[in-house]
Amino acid sequence: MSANTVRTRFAPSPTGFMHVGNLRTALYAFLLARSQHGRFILRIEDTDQARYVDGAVEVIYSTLKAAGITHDEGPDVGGDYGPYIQSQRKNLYLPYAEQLVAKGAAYYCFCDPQSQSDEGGDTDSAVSGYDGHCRSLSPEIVKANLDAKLPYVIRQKIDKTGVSTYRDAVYGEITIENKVLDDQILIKRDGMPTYNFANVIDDHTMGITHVVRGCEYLPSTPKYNLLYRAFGWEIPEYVHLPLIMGRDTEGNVSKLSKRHGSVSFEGLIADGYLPEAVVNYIALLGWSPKNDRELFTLAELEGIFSVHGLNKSAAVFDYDKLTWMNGEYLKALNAEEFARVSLPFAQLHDSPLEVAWQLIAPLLQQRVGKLTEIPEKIGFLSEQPEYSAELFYNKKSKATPETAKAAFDALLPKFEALNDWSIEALNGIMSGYAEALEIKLGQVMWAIRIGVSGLAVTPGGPAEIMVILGKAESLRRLCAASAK
RNA sequence: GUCCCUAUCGUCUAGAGGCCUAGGACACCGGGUUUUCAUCCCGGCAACAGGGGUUCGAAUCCCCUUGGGGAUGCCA
Repeated sequence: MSANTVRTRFAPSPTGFMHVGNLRTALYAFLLARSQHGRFILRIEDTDQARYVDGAVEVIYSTLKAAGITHDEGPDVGGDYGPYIQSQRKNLYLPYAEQLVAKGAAYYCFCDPQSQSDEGGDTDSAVSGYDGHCRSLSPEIVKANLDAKLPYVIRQKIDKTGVSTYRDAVYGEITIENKVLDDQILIKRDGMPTYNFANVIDDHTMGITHVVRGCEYLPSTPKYNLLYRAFGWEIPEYVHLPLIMGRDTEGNVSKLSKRHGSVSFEGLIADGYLPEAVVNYIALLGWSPKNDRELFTLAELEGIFSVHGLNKSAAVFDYDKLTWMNGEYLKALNAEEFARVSLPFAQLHDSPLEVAWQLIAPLLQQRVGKLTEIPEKIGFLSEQPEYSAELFYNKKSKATPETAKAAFDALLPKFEALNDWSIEALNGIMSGYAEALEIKLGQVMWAIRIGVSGLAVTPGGPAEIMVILGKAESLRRLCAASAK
């Protein structure tokens, strides 16, 4: 491997579900690595044992797999920088923290966690948050406390004078006053590293060159840099990403969360979105190829992705646009694929319609934005809804309840006499009638379609619907319609 | 409270000082094609947050205001 190979990582914590914001972070980190012919690493951040969720790591694997985001190194595929699960690296961190203590860049803190929780709020003290009580404990006291096995944490010792400046690939130069930097905890009371500390150690020891993460880390990045510097390590490139927002019913925007709708990848799939569509959509939430194209395969994105297309401002997640894009993906499927992916959403169970799915699915393919729309679109096939005779009016085809009645009376006997119950034959009867009377075919079809469905908008035309319903049911519905 | 970030149609965005009368997409509205409705095609609506600078010239650069978001955990 050459020294300048780009190495990015995705470091999720196993919470049991994958937020689309996290997935997008993974996608961009992956895309950045691929576009630079670098390597993409998966690392599991499970330093909080209290949050352990059974099977959560599997959710991460399955989501990445479904999204097509493949990692070159990780817990399941191995690599030269393992282990790739933080809990398995547990013993690695403390020595690094002790090294920092020896260098004077960190210190032991024996303060009670409760007493620290609500202090420092309104003070003008240079120290925000922690009051710095243990910052300058004498070595003797520290040693005595340690020998007495007093519980402790290790805190980062930050010089509160001056400012820190660093460069971000997206946001440019960021300057923060050091006095607002907190003496953050590096090693927790349970001996585990905090996320912030483990991150620095792991990113360095894993040779990560570009840290891709959400921009909520923008203000705390100087603390990371101070750590890198204390160790004498090279600071990685930072690529902070704009947040994804959601809009609630009152119209307010905030970080995209459950109250805005499905926000996990699994949730969106359950809502009837295709993985490819979700990936395509989120790729464009905060990144632009700088032209008018919107539909991209993942492979195409790997070729054209660039940090220059990354946006700075937060983006609102728009379910309508996702639905449109999903419809485009649905239409692009071949007929068999569409029939296969749509069937589980049809909620047919043991309905006789299940065997007719190959007939029904093609009628749906051009009309569905997300797969969960299907049950409502085909409900009329199982049970005809109540409808009013008003429906027989159609301005464009000059259809009225009267023209409908006339059509029913003329066509019912012909349908009844028909043995070849096919789309062609049924259409032939309808067009023959329209020609004989020199009326618009649409006028006839409108009447029959309404009569047989009870709906103004349906998948398929009258002939298609009648074939799916079968002769007996079709005639029954038309008779009822004729009586309206 | 303090700090950080941000600001182009309702939404996602293009725009790197003159190509901008600001482009595309979603949504919405209208028209057309089609063996109905839908699909599809065509068209329309709709934005540079406000105020100061800099410049011959600003959506683009600077400052202020306002709005929005985020951070301030022994969570990640």
